Amino acid sequence: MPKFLSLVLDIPLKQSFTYSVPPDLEDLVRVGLRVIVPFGKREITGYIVDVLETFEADYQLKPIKRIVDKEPLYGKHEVDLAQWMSRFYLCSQGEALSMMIPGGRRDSGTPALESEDDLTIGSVKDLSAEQAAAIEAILSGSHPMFYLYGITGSGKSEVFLRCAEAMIEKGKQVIYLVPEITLTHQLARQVVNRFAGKVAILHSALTPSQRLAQWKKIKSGEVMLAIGARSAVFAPFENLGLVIIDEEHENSYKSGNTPRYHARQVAQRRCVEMKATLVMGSATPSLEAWSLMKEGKQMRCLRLDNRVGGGVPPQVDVVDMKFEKRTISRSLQEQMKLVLAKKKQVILFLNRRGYSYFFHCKSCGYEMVCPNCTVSLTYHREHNEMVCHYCGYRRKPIDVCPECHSLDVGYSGFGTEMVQQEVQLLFPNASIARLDTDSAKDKKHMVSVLDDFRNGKIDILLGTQMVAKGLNFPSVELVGIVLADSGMNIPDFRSQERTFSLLMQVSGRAGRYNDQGKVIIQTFHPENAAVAYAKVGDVDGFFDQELLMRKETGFPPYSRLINLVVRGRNQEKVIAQAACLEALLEGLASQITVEGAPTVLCNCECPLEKIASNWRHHILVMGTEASLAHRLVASALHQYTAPSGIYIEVDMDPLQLL
DNA sequence: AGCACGCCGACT
DNA sequence: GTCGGCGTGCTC
Repeated sequence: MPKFLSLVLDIPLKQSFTYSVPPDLEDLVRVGLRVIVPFGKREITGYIVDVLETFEADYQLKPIKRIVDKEPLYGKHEVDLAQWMSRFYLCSQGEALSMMIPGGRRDSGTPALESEDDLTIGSVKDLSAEQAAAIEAILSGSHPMFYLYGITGSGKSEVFLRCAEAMIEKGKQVIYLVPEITLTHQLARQVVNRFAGKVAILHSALTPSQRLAQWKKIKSGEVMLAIGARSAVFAPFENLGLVIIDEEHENSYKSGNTPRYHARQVAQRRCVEMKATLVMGSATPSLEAWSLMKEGKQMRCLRLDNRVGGGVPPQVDVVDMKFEKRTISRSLQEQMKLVLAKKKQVILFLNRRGYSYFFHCKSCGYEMVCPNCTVSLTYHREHNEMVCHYCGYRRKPIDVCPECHSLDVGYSGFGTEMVQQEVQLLFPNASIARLDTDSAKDKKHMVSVLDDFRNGKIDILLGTQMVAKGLNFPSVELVGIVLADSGMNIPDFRSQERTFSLLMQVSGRAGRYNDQGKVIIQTFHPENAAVAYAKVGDVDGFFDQELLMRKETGFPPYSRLINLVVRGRNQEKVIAQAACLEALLEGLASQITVEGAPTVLCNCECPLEKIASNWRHHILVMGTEASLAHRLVASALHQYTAPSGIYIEVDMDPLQLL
């Protein structure tokens, strides 16, 4: 009996390809195996998604070259999920499937994480009443989703681990998602120790063959728990009972390249398919999650309001930088002096993610914002213009502050290097280490800096994001946020949410272990909502008012955004094609007569107009009816065929518009 | 996405 | 004269 294979390939072509099978391989082909096939003038990997008995074509089929795997690597579940992803994220099925499946050829027996010698299997801790109630609720399965909403130190991990244990006892499997950085540290080891022998760990440092080995252990049911970053959401368990998403608000759960999937959305889909429970947790939820909690239908909120180890939240002071000359305010300097005198440690935090210049008045703190959107304007050097990247609004920059008529206005932004210099001058005898994205590329350096800090060899740790996330140092008594404003000026409706979330997380680094913790927030905007709510630690208050703001402006979660990036080497062609696609979208949108028709918000150059000699324009589609917006873009892309040299990137529910 | 084919410019 | 830029088209 001749056989034909339906294959999907890791190329952006939204079609499957059919190959014939040479007689000697006929008995071996099955769904779930990778094969090597001739494709044009090259050989590539194909994924078998179907085996056919007959196939008629008006062209000559090519035979497959060879089979890669002995055992199927994936099954119907994975193929279905890839199909769903291709429809949802508007990519090809092959792109989706190859994203989920490890690329290794041969599995390597090298362990993914050395087991610890001192197995610190903590004595059975007593659970707080809140924790016990949360565990009971989750295991009751009364809702498809639960949200563990609790402050730092309230014992979320313990709840997650107990639920995982209970699930595994019932013979169900568990996926535990954590942000990338967490993996190299405490939690991962704790999990590995606690579920000794039953856990697969998937982190970015694995070689493809190690990854394959872990994947096979999951597929075969040899392990019951998979812990890992974003892509661990694809762990091919067949009897999945629970998916845990720790630090749900983390942006790293969204993939940065095609398919730009969000692990939370994929997890939701998998849980519905497999009737599994989804549990997320954070001290600072994403606004999407918050609004789902408020609705309360699909997702039940479980609160952990008390710290298990005791201790009070740190005291938070806000310093208005309008009256300061240096990057370190007098009161921060004073507090640092006090803490260092006690031989305690200081963390200084400066969020330098925003690279775009922002325009502000140095006298009164006025900052130029878009009149149509609640976003800051970005300065465009080429045209000497202030531009809004949401609606395309533009205006000339000014040299007099419209509010206080001061001439002391300008574009500003300073980095960690400058702060380091200044701190060293202020504290010549203190040892200071800097930790940012650049210096962390060298993992050894990062580990040694963190070790030195933990051991007290470093007094002051100055850093970006990475000092804010998850790391706990008992001797830290003071956290200084050098400039809370830097995150506010990213031209994005999410900037408030991000700023608040970050302030809360950084604050959590102070005084986790004693009552002396202090936080100083330096800002030009002490009245800013994110700052004000962070000062008093009012998470509920912030989210409620932010949600109100989003409702007024119509941004997510009250709408769906889809960002289409048109990219190519030829600038004129990019502009022409963006216009063409925009016209197509407008035309289709105008045919929608029902309520909630999507709108094309803008068609303009990306904030980063040119990357790697590629010109980039983006078209932003917004729709109050998520499914209408999705269908609009799907059908527009179906009708549109990009000429060669033009590439379209689809970002469903974008987190950033760079 | 790759990769080949094909057509115009400045170099051994 | 050719090497090589990138615009165009195709891949079961």
